[in-house]
Amino acid sequence: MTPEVRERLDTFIKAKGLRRTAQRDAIVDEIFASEEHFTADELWERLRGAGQGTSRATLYRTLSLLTEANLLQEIDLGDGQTTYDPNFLDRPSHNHLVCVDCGKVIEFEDEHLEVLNDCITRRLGFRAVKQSLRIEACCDELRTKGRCPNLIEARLQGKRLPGKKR
Amino acid sequence: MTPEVRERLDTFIKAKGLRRTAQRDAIVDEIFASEEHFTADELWERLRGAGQGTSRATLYRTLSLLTEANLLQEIDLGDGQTTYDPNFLDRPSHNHLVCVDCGKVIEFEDEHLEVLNDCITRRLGFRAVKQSLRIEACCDELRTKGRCPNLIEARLQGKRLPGKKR
DNA sequence: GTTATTGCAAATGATTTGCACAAGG
DNA sequence: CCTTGTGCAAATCATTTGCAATAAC
Repeated sequence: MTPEVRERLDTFIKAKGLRRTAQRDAIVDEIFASEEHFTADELWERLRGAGQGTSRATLYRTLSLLTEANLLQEIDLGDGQTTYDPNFLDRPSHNHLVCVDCGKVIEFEDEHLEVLNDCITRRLGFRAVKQSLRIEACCDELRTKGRCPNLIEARLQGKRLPGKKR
Repeated sequence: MTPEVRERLDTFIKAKGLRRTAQRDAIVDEIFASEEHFTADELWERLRGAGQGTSRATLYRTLSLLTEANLLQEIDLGDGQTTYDPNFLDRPSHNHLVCVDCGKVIEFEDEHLEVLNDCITRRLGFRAVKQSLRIEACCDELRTKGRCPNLIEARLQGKRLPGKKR
C-alpha cells in the first residue's frame, strides 16, 4: 500500500509547490505501516519509539497535509480528540462501530447504507459530500457470557477505554 | 414541552439526591424555549442576554447533568466544539445533515435507516446502544442556481459558518 | 539563493477543577 | 445544619502559531 500512498503524496506535494522532507517521509511510513487508527499523540509516541521523533508541531502540520491530500481522514470516536483513519484509500466508504465495553473500533462497509443515505440526502434537496456514521454498541458475548474477549485484550494492553472526557 | 422536561429533570434530580436551583432552572428554561442546537458558549450568551447569566463552570456542569439525564444529547458537527441538541425527547432517533455551504443543520428521521443500522450491528455481533450519522452535503440550489438561501441568511445573521479548526 | 519547513516555546480555546462561600432541604 | 451547588481563578489538554534557524529545490 505504501507505493500508492507515496505516489499520491508526491503528486500532491508537487502540485502545491511543497517539499518532500525526511520528517514527512518518516511520518507517512509509520502511518501506513499498519491499518491502525491513531491519535496525534499515539503516533508521536510510535515515531519516537522508532527513533524517528519529530516535533508535535510538525506532526500536526503533516497530519493536516495528509488529510488535505485525502490520504487520511479525521474521524470522531467521541473521546474529545481527533482520531485519524488511514484506511479510506482502500475502503472509501466505510463506517465505524465502537464497542462501549472495550472501546474496540470495528470498520464495516455496507452498500445499502450508502445508497440509503444518498436517497435521504437527495430527498432533502442536497448532494452528499461526505457521511460518517458511528454506531456505539455492546458486544453480544459480554452481554450473554459475561465476558468480552476484546475487553480482556484491551486491559492487558493498557489501551484507552471508552469514557469521554479527556 | 417544558413540562415534560421539568418532570423528567425533577425525577432525575430527586433520584440522585441533588438539588433544584435557580441557575439550573434558568438554564433549562432557556434551552427548551426553542429547538435550536447550541454550543456552551452560545447558550452562555443567550442566558447573559436574558439577564440570567451564570458562570461558565455552572453552565458546563449543568450541561453534563442534562446530558446524563438524557434531556440533551451531545452531537458532533465537526467544528471542534460540542454542540448540544435538545430535540431527542421529541425525536429519539433523528440524525443530522450539515450544509457545507452555509453550515445550516437539518434534522431528519428515517426508519429504514434505523432498521438497517440495527441489522448491520447485529451482523457484527453487537447490540446497538446509540448511533449517530452526520451527512455533509451541499445544497442543490447553490449548485444549480448559484445561490443558497441559507447562506445568505447565515451571512446576514453573522452565524458561524462551517470550516473546522476552531 | 529563494522559499518552504522545522522545532521551540508561547498562545489558544474549549472545558474542567480546587476551593471558599452561598444556599437548598 | 449538613451537604450540594456556585463563582472565581487557576489548571488541563489538544492543537495552533510566531519566529529564528535549517534545509529543499
